[in-house]
Amino acid sequence: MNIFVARLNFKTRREDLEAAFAQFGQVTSAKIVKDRDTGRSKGFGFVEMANDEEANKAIAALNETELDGRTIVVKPANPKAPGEGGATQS
DNA sequence: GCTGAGCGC
Repeated sequence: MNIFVARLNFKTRREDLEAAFAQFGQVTSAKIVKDRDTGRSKGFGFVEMANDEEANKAIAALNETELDGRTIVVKPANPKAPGEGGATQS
């Protein structure tokens, strides 16, 4: 289950998201989206969880909650668009 | 050093 997390604090790290979602279930992967050129945080990220049911309740539990001092928005992520850099999704 | 909707190379 891929989860989209927005309005994060600019100093929030991947391990912060991973720890936040790990409280509700097993986090397969966590990632903060940073700018490709500057390398600064864009203020949003993605979290992947092993169990979908834990992911759903983690979304409901962490959505519109305070993380690192900022209210975050958590919701299901959209499928990554196929491109020259990404692997083709079956 | 900064900002604040939205979707990752």
